[in-house]
Amino acid sequence: MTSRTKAGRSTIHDIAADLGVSVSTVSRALTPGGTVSPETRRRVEEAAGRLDYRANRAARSLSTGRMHSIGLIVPDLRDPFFAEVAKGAQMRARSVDHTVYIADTDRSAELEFEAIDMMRRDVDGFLVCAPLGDDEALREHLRGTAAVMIHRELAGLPSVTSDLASGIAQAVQHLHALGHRRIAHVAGPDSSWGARRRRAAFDREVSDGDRVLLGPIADPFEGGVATADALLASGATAVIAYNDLVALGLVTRLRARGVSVPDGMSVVGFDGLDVATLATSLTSVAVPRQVAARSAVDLLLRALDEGGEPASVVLPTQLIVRDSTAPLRR
Amino acid sequence: MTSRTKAGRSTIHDIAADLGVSVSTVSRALTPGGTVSPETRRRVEEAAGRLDYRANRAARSLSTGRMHSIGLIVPDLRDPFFAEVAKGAQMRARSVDHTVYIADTDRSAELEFEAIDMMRRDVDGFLVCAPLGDDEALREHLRGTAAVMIHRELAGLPSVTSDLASGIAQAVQHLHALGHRRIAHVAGPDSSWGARRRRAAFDREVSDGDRVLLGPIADPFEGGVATADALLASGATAVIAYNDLVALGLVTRLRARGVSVPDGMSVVGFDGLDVATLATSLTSVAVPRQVAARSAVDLLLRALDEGGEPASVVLPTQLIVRDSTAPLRR
DNA sequence: CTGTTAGCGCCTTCAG
DNA sequence: CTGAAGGCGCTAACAG
Repeated sequence: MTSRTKAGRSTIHDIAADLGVSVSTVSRALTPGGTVSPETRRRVEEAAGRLDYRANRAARSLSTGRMHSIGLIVPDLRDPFFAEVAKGAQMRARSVDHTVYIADTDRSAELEFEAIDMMRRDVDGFLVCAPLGDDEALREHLRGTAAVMIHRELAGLPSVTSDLASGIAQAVQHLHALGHRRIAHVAGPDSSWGARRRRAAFDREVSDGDRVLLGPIADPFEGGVATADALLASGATAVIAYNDLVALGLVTRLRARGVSVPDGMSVVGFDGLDVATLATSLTSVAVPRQVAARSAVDLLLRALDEGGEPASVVLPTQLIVRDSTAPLRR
Repeated sequence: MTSRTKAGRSTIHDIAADLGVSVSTVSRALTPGGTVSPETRRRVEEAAGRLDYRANRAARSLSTGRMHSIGLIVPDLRDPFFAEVAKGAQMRARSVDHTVYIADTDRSAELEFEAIDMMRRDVDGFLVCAPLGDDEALREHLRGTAAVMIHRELAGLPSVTSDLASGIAQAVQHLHALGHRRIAHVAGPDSSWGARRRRAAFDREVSDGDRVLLGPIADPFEGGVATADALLASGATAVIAYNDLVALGLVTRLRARGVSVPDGMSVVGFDGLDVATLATSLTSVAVPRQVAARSAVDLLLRALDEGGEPASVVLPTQLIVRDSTAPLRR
């Protein structure tokens, strides 16, 4: 039997033997705060490199209790919004030697809870993207585990959100500046935290007489398609959609009806997805995703290390003006 | 000190104590092939449920050497193609009690290798989505670790690919049936395995005189936009794009030039992405993604368990006819 | 500053 | 069929 495990990987024992020191010395030399002589550390590092040593996470976790990994709960990876969150979280985590377990819950609150229960033991904490689902149940399943909410607030838990109210305000001001008065909003599902926030902001920014409220829709793109006719009938000259997919649905149906965008109708999306610029150059409110995910990772790790108060972060949103909005023609 | 670890989780010791049996009995009862009396197993399972027991993966891994997790290498999670692969892999893995570590390599071959080296020790094997990158280097970094390639063949390794040649053939036949003769192909990067395959199939399916080859392009959407004018100048009446994003770029520029799609130009995409149907109802060759990922997971686990010969799978592709292709007008 | 000694939670011989 | 014992690779007191 050789002194190496399968896959040709060596352990601290190999390094210790190679150098004629004890394994604990090696362990300390390899630990950031370890108290060893500079010379020893140098030799250990040299040997580690030479022997292609790589720490066994399982062993480390077992002994320290820290798994060096975090769980990411997302409703649907196919949605570019969440794909970017996943990308950001994963990259940031890797840069600080953590891995992320992604659980795609397929837009089911059931699976969401199940995934949390399943992974709880194998991660140090959670990043939760769960726009839907009941507050109480969610809090209950998260009890006893560190967690930070992304794009949703949940009392008592740290969160990273974006300034949706400002985003809506920017959109409304943009439309007002273009001369539009009667403005519609196609609302997202009431069960969504973000949809409620956008809608509330819209109610605040547009005065009663000018305000047209449509929706709520369920499926984004098809919901947009299905709402376009009501939009035309409403007399609004501009619309702010719940998100970019809804906006694309609206644009598709409007054009099919022979209504030009932006000349016949100004359309503002929300999220700032790349796909929204692909075939349709959509004016949209950009919502940070990778940055949000990175911040969430940092927040979580800080909470784990220092155990401070749950801090929350609100990231700015930014209106991106493209070709789907134009001055009101009279 | 209580008998439970943090996060309120119990161990097999708790179950053993609760039942007055030994930990090894509990361990066996909880192991599929374990040899215990049916009665004992029943009691153990009851207690496990009652005490909310959940096995500690780190401990299990340390003792068995199996990590119960697999690494997924993808170039970019933002690309809906890979997001779906990730989703499929993750869901299938979870259903067989495995987790997947996703490494987004940000389209860098460097990061690809780095990620493999980094994770090698913490996973049982890899699922590799690496269309780019050198064969030899990739094989070298994968040496000694189980791996299955997705959407790329690499001699000596099992793979899950799709029948790109058939997809191209279907597209060409469709266009021929519509009366088109002069057909163009906008090729993807030569460094991409899939791009080379599509192009070779195109060369085979379209006779020399009728064939127009454009590209290769680098950035998909912008590449499509940039190639549209050459397409028009080529005299082709139909085009098969490297992928859907390229097709969308083409359509965007064509329309800007005042050329109607499909009346002035028939456009076929490749991949069958949802985004392609959003604003543009694009005819496209659907390439399986979630299914491919699921198969890859199965292949990997089977190889790990049985260590058989590296089997490979080729999944079918299917032309989806929508509104971007029409009969040739003469 | 370094070596020795105990585990972390689980699986796996080996006896009984 | 079940219990006792040892070890997976690493970290964390505790002595020296």
